[in-house]
Amino acid sequence: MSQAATSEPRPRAGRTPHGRRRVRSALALAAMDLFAAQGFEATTVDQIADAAGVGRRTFFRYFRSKEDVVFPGHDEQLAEVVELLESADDAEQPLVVVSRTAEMVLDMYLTEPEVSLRRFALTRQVPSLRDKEIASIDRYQRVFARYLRARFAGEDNGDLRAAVVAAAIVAVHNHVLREWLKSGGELDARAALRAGTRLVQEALSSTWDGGGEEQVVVGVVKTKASPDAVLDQLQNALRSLPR
Amino acid sequence: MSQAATSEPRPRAGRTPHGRRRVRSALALAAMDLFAAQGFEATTVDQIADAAGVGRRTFFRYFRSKEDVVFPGHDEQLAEVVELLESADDAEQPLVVVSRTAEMVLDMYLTEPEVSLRRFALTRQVPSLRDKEIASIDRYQRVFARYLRARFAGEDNGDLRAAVVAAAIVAVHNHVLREWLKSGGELDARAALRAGTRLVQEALSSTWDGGGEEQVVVGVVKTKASPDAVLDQLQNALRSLPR
DNA sequence: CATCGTAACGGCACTCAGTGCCACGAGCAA
DNA sequence: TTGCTCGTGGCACTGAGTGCCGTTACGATG
Repeated sequence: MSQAATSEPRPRAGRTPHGRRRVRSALALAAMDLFAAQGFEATTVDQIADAAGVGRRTFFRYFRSKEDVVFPGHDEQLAEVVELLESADDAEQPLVVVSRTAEMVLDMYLTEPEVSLRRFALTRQVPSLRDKEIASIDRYQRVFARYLRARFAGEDNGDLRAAVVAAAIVAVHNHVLREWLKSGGELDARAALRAGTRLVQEALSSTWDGGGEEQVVVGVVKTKASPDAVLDQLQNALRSLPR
Repeated sequence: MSQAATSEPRPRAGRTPHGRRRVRSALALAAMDLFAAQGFEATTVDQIADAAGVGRRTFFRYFRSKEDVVFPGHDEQLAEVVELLESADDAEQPLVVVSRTAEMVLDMYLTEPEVSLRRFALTRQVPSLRDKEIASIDRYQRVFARYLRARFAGEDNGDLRAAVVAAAIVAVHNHVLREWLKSGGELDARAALRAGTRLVQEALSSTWDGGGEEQVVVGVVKTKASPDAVLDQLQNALRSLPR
């Protein structure tokens, strides 16, 4: 945390990769401590740099902005997601692939509960941080949508469906994550996410979905109509399908 | 646009409501012109204030920040949405109410095509503005989700469903809006939105939805199975429903 | 029409985020 | 040991956003 050097002209760390990691972590830790103690806006970059034992200018060499300290490595995680989607097998159903990717994103939060919980406490009460987090979530959603758009290409309303499915999966992820954070990390988030994505898959796997091999039909019916009328209509729909 | 007063000690507008509107609109216009001409970051608040013929300090009396000039009256529109949802008749289906509200939001963009298109051109290339817009959209989504949560209260996974439905409707809205903007305002956005929300309603009105009066059943079936097997299963499902 | 009170205005000074620049010196290679 | 490299610290600068205050236009009152 704080180093003992008071009269020393300051030890130059950060030359070796190990040193750089140490400086980065010292800055992040000092920042989160100060944010928690006196609030985000009330904390200046000078205070963070001083607490970490480096110059103010160095802070901006490790983090693009004061807000970036709260979201370390978000870009790398997004790149991981992109890679995972690009390397996915096209034989798998698109919704399954996206759901699995969402699980991976959730895992990123779950592997460091203390960090996630501290960040949550901050983002909840600092509007600018909340906005930044939302923007970052939206980037994931865009990546999902792009992947789905490619998979749904040619379908009726394929682009629209891609946008809706991406939004739905992300909504499930966010909902589960929020519940997990509110529970203080106690909830079995992985199971909850899997259950949620399954619900979405069941609801949104409408129109054909398997790329020719398997086709799917969804009938939505108000039960005010007699079951027999329903069956008649469905029968017609099924008979009119190719094969 | 620019006023002739060079030696005058500056005419004091803004005392009357009409004057205030004039100043506000002059600032917004000058800002958008400058943003379009030389970019957002390259434009300083001083330049905007000068171009509008007011002092720099006055700019911040009309707009909280430089970014706020691009999104005028977003707070009021959100308040309108809240009001519309609160005054909705509970006899109507929740998804219908939310879909109609989304139409109202879309109309807000459609009534001023030039403004929307200019804003779109800006938000597309300025990251900070894009983030701000996303955050604002998220606020609508939160309002939708809150309403739906209340309507779905008591249902299994009601909160989750509320989040998913809100996300889906907002996704449809955004998709249609984006297409409309990309088309330069030519697309029949209202019809497209209505068609899209109908699709979402059909897909996500699963589990009971009418509060007891009407029940809905959704069957999702792979057509690899023979149509007859499908019908058998559906028949069983329908027969087992109450009534 | 004259006067008064209000409040928006312009301007100044200040804080702080973020950036360009440069001299310094620690660490590494030859 | 010597020289090169590059992260570092410090300085100076721009620009956003805010607090403060004297000024003054405009509406209200008599």
